[in-house]
Order: sequence, then C-alpha cells, then structure tokens
Amino acid sequence: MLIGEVAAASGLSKDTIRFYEKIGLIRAGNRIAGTRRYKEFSPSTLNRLNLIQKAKRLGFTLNEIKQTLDSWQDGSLSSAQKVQIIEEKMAGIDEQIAELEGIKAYLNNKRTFLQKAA
Amino acid sequence: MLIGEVAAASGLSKDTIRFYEKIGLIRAGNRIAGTRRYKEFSPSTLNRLNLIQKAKRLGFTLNEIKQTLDSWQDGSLSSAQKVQIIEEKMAGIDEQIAELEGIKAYLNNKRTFLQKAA
DNA sequence: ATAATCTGTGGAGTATAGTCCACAGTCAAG
DNA sequence: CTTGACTGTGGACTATACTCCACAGATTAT
Repeated sequence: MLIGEVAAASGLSKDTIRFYEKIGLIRAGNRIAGTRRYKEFSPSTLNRLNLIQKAKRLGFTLNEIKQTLDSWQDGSLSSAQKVQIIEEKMAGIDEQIAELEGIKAYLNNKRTFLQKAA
Repeated sequence: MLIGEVAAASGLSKDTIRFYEKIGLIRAGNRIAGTRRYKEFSPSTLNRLNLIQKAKRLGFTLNEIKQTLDSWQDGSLSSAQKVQIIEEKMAGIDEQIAELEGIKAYLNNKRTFLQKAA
C-alpha cells in the first residue's frame, strides 16, 4: 500500500506516517517508478499503527514503543519474557485505572458538596 | 511560603513552579527584602498544584487546566454549571477507564496466546 | 564576617510529536 | 498531452512543558 492508503486506513496523517517511518517506528519497502521511489507499506503496518495508538494512550512515548516493539520481534525475548512484559503492562493499566477511580471519587465529593450547598 | 517550601511540599521542581506562576496557573504575592522581591505562595497553592497534577493525569494541557480553574473562581459559573462540568469530567474518566479495560483485554489475549504456544 | 544556601530574572536550550511548505517526479483521466 | 491527484525530500516551524544557566541580592549557619 502507498502512504495515502495507509493514512486513510489508519486515520493518521501522511506526515505522521512519514514521521513514524523516519524514526524507524514503522518500516517501508520501495516501489520504483522511473526516477522516483515510492514507499510501499505492508498491510501489517496497519496492525502496528494500531498497536502504537494503543500504547500511546497508555502514555508511552514513541521511543519507548519503538524499543518494546523492536525487542518483540528481534528474537531476543522468550515467550516467558514476553508474558512477563505483558503482565507488567497490565499491572500498569490497573494502576492507571485505580488512579482514575481516585480522581473520580474526588470529583464525586466535589459534586456532592456543590449539590448540598445549592 | 517561599518557592523552596512549595517545591518540597508539592514534589515539583522550583523551575516548574516558576513556570506555572509565569503562565498564570498559580499566583504569588510579594515579600520584600531590601532591594529584592521574593514570591510568597499561600498554602492553598498546594491544593491547587495537587489539582493540577490530577488534571494532568487526565490528559488536560496546562492551558485547559488554567481555563477551567479560572472560570471556577471568577464567579461566572453557577453551582449547577459546576456540577455539570464535574459530571462531564467524570464521564470522560469513565471513557478512559473503558479504553484502558479494552487495551487490557487485548493484552490478556496476547498473553493467553503466548502461553498456549509455549 | 565569611561561606553556603536560597531567591528572582532573563533568556537559552531540550524533548516530544508532529505539521507545513516548496519543489519536482509519476500516473490516470479526459 | 495537459491537468489534477498523488508521492518523496529537505528543512523550517509549531506547541507543550519544562529545564538549565549565569548573575546578583538575601539569609542562615558557623
């Protein structure tokens, strides 16, 4: 797929995709056309972009995401290690949820106070 | 309180506090000493900084936080309006939690897959 | 009284994550 | 065969949120 297709399918801008490719977060092959080279993205790029979006929502930087995804695929991690990493991320999510619940409780208190005062 | 005390009590750096004061996110009075003016922060600044941290964790920018906190205190909002804003923020938190749960489910699937393969 | 520590100011610099632009080649449609 | 849409490149630019530095006055401890 060319960049326009990837952009449309992922919901990201072409510039963002170019930026991601530039920093090595996603890869692209070459499609030669005369004197020009177009970037050819594999459909799996969409999965990867999806994953990147998920990780961003968890608060990871692009660099952290890159490190994790790279190590995931270079064969340096055993299945057990991958499971462990996943479990750590899941624990991190639980922490985030707990924090959000705490903030929600705080807001709820404020609301109750306001409603009483009214 | 002077800035060092605020920094220690809030866990933020002095530079961050100066930065917040510069953009009007927090206020400071003056403590005159000879030819110099030191910034005098009221203890309520700590509450405000706490609130700012909470809001940041919800993903708000400093500017958004400033707008909300300012409107909160300038008398332009009725209690009913404040309650409504709080309820909107709470709904936003619920959305964030739902999204995190979704990502967690995704990770859980991955983990199950890895464990089966092992 | 001297050193160490604290303070404000102005301004420069950093990191992250894009976003925009001009220029030029490519290709499909009319 | 010209027009319009798409593409890559290099580089400049933006926004957010700090962070660091040098300098100089103020305060505290010894």
